[in-house]
Amino acid sequence: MRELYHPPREKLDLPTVLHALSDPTRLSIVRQLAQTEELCVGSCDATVAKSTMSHHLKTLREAGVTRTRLEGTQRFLCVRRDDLDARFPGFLDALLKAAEQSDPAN
Amino acid sequence: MRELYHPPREKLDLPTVLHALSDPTRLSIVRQLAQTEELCVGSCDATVAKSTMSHHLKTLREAGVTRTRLEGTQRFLCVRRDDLDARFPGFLDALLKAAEQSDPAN
DNA sequence: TTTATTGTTCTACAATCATAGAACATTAAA
DNA sequence: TTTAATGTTCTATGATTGTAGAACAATAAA
Repeated sequence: MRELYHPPREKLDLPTVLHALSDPTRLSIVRQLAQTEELCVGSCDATVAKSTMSHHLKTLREAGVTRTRLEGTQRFLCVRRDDLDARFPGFLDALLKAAEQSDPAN
Repeated sequence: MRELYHPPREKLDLPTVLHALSDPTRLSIVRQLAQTEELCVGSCDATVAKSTMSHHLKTLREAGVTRTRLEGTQRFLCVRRDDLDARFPGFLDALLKAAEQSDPAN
């Protein structure tokens, strides 16, 4: 794989983003990413198989929630804060706060 | 049907709420409800069959997003603003704003 | 009491989804 | 060049989902 598809900011679709975030595993990943600048795929904490993780990361990326950067054999992830804030102002922060209040552990 | 189930405030679950809102038809219904105090089921604007509408309304109600009140043969819906704001502060407003900016028409 | 209104439930179905094992691709290290 | 590390893609499977027609339930109106 040479290039990874990332939808442009203007194409971010709210229902698609909501669906991507509605899975507990994916929501947890996004919360982890939100706490750091970048995270290696292998460093994401989740109790699923590698192939399942890969599927979730693809869902998040194609929804425009995350960005994946290739570096050697590793892939680094981050939340597309700027794009999400531009397209859906205040939404990401409210979501993270809601997740925090809802489940402080994760 | 005598009584309708509504999950208590403390049981509202973020992924479940996000999933309920991730369907375009349901998101549209919530936006309509947010613009008024209450809405009769039959007054909800959507291009789906009655049985499909009923299914969506059940999904929203069981996720804790809406409340349904029985009155004669009609059912009146409203968004559970207080409960949602208490459980997920700022989330509903951010969502509605995001939906508005994303799709001003609906 | 019969009829109309409102909306749900039942049933069915095609589509999507989360899951994971196995094989594979790519790059780095030995 | 071989081996190890990282993660994706392929394939399969059981579960959930959105859809709608048909039958039904409950209330109101004639």
